[in-house]
Amino acid sequence: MKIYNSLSRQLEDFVPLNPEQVSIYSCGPTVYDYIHIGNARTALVTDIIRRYLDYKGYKVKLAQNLTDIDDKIIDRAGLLGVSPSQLAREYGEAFLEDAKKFGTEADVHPKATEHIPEMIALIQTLLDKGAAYVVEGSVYYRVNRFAEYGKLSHRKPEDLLAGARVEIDERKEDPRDFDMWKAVKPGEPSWESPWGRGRPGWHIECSAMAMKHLGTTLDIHVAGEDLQFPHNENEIAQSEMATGKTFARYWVHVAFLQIDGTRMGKSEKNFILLRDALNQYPTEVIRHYLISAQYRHPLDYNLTGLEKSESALRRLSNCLDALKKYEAQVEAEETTTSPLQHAVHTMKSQFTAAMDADFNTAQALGAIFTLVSEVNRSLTAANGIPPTAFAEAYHALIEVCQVLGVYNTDAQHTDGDNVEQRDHLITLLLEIRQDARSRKDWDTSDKIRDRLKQLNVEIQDTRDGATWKIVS
RNA sequence: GGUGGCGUAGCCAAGUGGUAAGGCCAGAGUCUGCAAAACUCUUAUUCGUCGGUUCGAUUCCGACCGCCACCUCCA
Repeated sequence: MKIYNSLSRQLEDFVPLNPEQVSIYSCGPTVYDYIHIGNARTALVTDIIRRYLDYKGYKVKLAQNLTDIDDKIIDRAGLLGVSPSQLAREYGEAFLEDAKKFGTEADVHPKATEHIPEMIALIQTLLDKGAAYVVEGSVYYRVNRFAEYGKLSHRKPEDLLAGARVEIDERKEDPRDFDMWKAVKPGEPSWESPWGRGRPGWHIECSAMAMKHLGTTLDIHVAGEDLQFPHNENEIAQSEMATGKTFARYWVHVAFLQIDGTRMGKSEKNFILLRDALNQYPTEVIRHYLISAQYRHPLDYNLTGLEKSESALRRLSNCLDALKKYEAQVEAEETTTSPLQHAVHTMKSQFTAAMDADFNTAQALGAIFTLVSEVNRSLTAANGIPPTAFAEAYHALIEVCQVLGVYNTDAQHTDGDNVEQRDHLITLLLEIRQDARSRKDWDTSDKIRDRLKQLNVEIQDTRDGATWKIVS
């Protein structure tokens, strides 16, 4: 299994530090607004890495943070006339709701404000090592003490200064130095520290929380490509200077989601909220769309793309619906090897090969749909294909679809107690319709079909009689 | 200015030094009372342009054109 590591700019074999448990850290959102679909792409890539590792038999611990104290939160709270902590709490909860609905929850969702002591300790360590200095109650990281600074973003010190559009803060020894602790300003939230009241800088929280929850060295660190510099670079500087150990072994950076060819970003104000998208399309459709391109390639977000995904997924679920009746078939004698069984094995190996190649979800989907075609062909022909082969295909497809999170197995029965009675009523209507059909009473037959369709029950007449399913 | 990336059919998107997965859309047909689903066939002699290396390049190298991103808070 290979992962593209931004650190080396190469595909590298993935070998976990501790084979018993793979650790993953994913940079989460600053909670001053609902998360947008771009944030969701990074969360989704993280989630699929986790699910795939799980599929491969690894135990995984995934931490995704919430930045709940930050300039933006303070500014937004001021505008809305609420306290920063209240604003952060509301959007933090909203983020967790969205993540749950989107299927991208982590094992731990640490919050910055709940890790102030860890951050202070880390800053103190860096001060003790001479890698930081205090100016008027703020603490800065001394970049030139870390010889490897720039190794992630592959920037040389002179490059960093040359085109820098950054305002020079005269109090810094070096323009590249960044704050780990910000001295309190009037009216802003603050915490007690050895250097006076203040609040943490952005970068220090990820270092402190990642190391607290995953240990000094973690396996995989995921973030949007915009965070590579300076955020991730600074995380490395802080953590490795403090511990003397590698902070993260594999750096995964997710390419940007675009709108009309340009980046979707909060500052561009062209973003689409995940929850709005989820109100328009099912989770699976959005997930399918976001993984229809490999994660290191930019992807343009638009409605026609989503409609394509919706159609593609309909093809997939039609196939699975047709296959479902074979679900319980157990393989008795595996003497016969039908072409379908061969196709199932091919799909599995192609799926694994694709995912092993830096999580190539687009290619993995190709393997899945190739099998879908083969299944449909077999279903149409149905000559001498053992039912167990269909069962195998069903289970194989369900399994890989769950790794990608593109098929909702609960879709057909979510309504709870009334489901059984509903099913009986539909069965009754189908019987009446069948009677009408045998009389060639097409008006009645079509009326039942049309009216049920209006109630989201779709009838299909097949060789073996009518089938029905709930559609949304 | 520095760094990185992208350009494959109408649209989206994989991919490989030996002659282009998959999805969507479209057209024709099969099945069907009709519909839906499914199946069959059709849709890139060609992978931005121009050179080079090679027996052979879309895939390697160079130049050029176009687009995007990072270097500043943003996943």
